[in-house]
Amino acid sequence: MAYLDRTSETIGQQRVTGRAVREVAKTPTARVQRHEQHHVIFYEGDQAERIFELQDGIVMLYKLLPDGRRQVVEILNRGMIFGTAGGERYDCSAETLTPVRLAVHDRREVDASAVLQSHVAKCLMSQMERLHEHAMLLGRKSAMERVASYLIRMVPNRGGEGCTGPLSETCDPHDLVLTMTRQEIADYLGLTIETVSRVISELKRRGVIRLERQDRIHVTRVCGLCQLTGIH
Amino acid sequence: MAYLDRTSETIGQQRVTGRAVREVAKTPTARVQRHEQHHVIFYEGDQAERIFELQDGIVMLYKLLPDGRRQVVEILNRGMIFGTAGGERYDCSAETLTPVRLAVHDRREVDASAVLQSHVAKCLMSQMERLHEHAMLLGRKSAMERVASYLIRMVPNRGGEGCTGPLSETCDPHDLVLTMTRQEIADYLGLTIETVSRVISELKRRGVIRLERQDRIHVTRVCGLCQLTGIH
DNA sequence: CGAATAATTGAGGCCTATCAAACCGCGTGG
DNA sequence: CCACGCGGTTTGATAGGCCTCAATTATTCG
Repeated sequence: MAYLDRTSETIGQQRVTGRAVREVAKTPTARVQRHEQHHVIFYEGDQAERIFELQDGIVMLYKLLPDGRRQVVEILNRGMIFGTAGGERYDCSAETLTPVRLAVHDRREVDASAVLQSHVAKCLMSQMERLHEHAMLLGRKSAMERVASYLIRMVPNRGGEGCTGPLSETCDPHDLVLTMTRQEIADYLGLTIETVSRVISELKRRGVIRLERQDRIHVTRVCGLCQLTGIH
Repeated sequence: MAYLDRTSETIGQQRVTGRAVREVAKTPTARVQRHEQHHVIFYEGDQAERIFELQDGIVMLYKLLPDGRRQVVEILNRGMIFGTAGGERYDCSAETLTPVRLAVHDRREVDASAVLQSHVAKCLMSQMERLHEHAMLLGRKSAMERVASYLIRMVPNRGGEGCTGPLSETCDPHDLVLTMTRQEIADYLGLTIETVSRVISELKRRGVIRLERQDRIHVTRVCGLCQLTGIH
């Protein structure tokens, strides 16, 4: 998976991977922001003046079409970077899915600091892999495979290449909590809310999962779920 | 669009955007590679030891599922970076669509060089925007919108936000050459080869395009095409 | 406890995939 | 020169998966 070996170093701490870099950034002490759940951090089209590092919580990035269709393009968790922009403006909106804590950097500050740029590069490489994986999901997977892939991602040590299949010990049942509504999941997976719901019901019917509550899922057969993702 | 303001600086030239960075990379003179059309530069799963910058030509990155389904995740052109990896191995394969010239860097070389990292970060930010755009295409657009979006990308100054619509002067007819086969286009757009073909035929029928040859398209009505992309 | 919101379920239709066949351009060789 | 074969493309018929619209049920919260 994408976020395996990213050490959870924060920008503020100024740790550097690889060879030491003599140049030290001027004002590396990032401002810290906190936001409640369902708070929009910035909108698509806003002037891209800041770059954010997610210290805690979950953030989603999404894009809209003029007619209202929405695509959630990234789900970010601890340690990931967002607010990077190729041009002048943000290409997507950023909204919190949980309460979050952010490290905020001015864009110019990042441009000027080799340490920050290095850190950003590292993070972006990992995030790019997740985007590739997600392109595969959106372009080539069935609804069942998409939902299974989505769920398995929340089971630690599962869903990746290293997933050794049924022989592994990690096939135990597992509980997980959904931080996204059906609508948000649908917009992430390129499906409709109804299809997501139907697939979840089908998974229940097959005995792969059990719903404790709408947002609490007990995965009875982790391996069964894994085999539905299309990657085995 | 993603690749508007990327200056076409190459890594080897050692130019730095933003504030000057005192630290100079040790061996910034990249090795140069050339490859023919349809040559695989690396495979998904290979040890990720090198990072590439595309100096000339076109490269595609793709992922495969065990059952053979393929998703082309990126189409790269001049100035773009690939071969970046979050982990030990490449998450996708890289194949040339035309003859190409590459600047090749050892991964450790990049890790050690602030200048290179900075350059990589810049490029990745732009490429990430393209991936977001593509996620929208794959998740939310119809076949017609996908093909129209694909074609309009090859018309300079079109398809982006700044596309001012029919009032603009740039509505002239335009010729373009496809570097991808129908199969590659289909795998990029998350469609089948038949659907791509049918949509192209439909565009012919509507008088939006004309096929000079299978890989040469004359866009009769650029604005008409633009309006079919879903972004207007 | 009841209203508002979110999720599920059902019926039907559309869009795209699938399977199959025809077509086209092009190089080869009789 | 033209038949031939080959790979890629187009077109057709059909089926199926997911979307749409609508109604019902569950959940949340005042």
